[in-house]
Amino acid sequence: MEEAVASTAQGDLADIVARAGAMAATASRRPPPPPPSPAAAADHMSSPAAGHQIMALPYYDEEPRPASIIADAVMFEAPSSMVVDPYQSSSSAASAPHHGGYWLPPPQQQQQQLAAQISQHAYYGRDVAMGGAAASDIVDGDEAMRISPVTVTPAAHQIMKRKNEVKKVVCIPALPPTNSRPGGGEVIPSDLWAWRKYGQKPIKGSPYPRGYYRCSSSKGCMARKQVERSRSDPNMLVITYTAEHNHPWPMQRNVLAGYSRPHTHMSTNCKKKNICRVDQTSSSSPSPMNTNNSNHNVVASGNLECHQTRNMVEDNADHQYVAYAGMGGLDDEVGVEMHQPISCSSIQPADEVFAELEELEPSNINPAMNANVYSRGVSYEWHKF
DNA sequence: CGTATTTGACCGGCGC
DNA sequence: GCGCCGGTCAAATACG
Repeated sequence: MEEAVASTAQGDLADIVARAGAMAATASRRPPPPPPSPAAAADHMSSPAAGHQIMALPYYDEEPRPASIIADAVMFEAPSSMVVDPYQSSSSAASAPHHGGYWLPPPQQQQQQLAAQISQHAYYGRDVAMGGAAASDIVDGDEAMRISPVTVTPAAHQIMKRKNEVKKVVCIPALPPTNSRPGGGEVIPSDLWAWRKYGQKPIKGSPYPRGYYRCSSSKGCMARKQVERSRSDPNMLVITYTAEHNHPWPMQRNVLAGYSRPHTHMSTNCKKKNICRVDQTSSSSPSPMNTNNSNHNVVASGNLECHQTRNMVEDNADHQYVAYAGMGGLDDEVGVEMHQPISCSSIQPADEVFAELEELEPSNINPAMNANVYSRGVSYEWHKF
């Protein structure tokens, strides 16, 4: 009983995000993707408390988006004084650099458009509201998801006071929780920044621990992220980004970024077969269009692979997209690689994926797509060893 | 040997 | 002031 109360009070953020993410993910899997109008999206978030209303992302481009580039990610951003839409392609929010944070310079309008495509089901809000809203505030159906300041719980209020900093919450599908991983470590999709885990704590009311990561690319970088599995939906991974990267893309790739080393059986596989790499080194430059870099570092983490696999969706064309949406600080890295079709109607075993990847050569990637493929400094490359 | 993870200890904010 | 809790530190450990 007491546990349940605590759970409701403190797990709200993760749960809310996870639930919203589950809704978005569910919606995104429905073919065709019903383009939720801003109003429709707002239906999930309306609130009498306009000041704390979670805003739904509108569509930023008028072109129909292929269902394939919908990442199962739901994002919330938390600055009470700065609600910025990093996906917005034409607004001042996108063009204006974030204060204190590293923001990729143009040309990235197309990247942002691409990101907007991926963020089709993304929502924005404030961590304040997120933290304050009980899980029951989010309801399914036509009922609006109301986040009212009146409903802010003491626990959330505590968080509000304690952390008056920008937070961004991302909810992504995750592999089912497993006990096979020591320490309850999560398989976290790489978000292309180099993260180093510095702590893990059990969270009261949640059966799943919360992992604490800091940016390992730059010593002075204050970027942090917390990763925890939603207790209400264990299939959803809630990643909370705190602070901002004060540097360009990592100069040195964190090979193990995003997952725990004990899980390196995947990386071992990667060494034997083709590897999908998310090349941070190549994107260390603010220019995301570096596609011919020769600096190839392996990053093919199993988690990344799995995440990508989950996001593989066939579009109407003869291609598939591997879409991945991640974030670092305020920069929402979104990488989408278009490659030759891979039969993937469901999650594949790692070996199968790699076996199929073996068929891929970098030359097979349509160079014309590179402009969009290597979006926001994220480059996916296939390399054979 | 260098680097990353694990994990218990520690610290600070907050409520009571 | 005390206890709870979340976040961080740092030594120990593991891995390549």
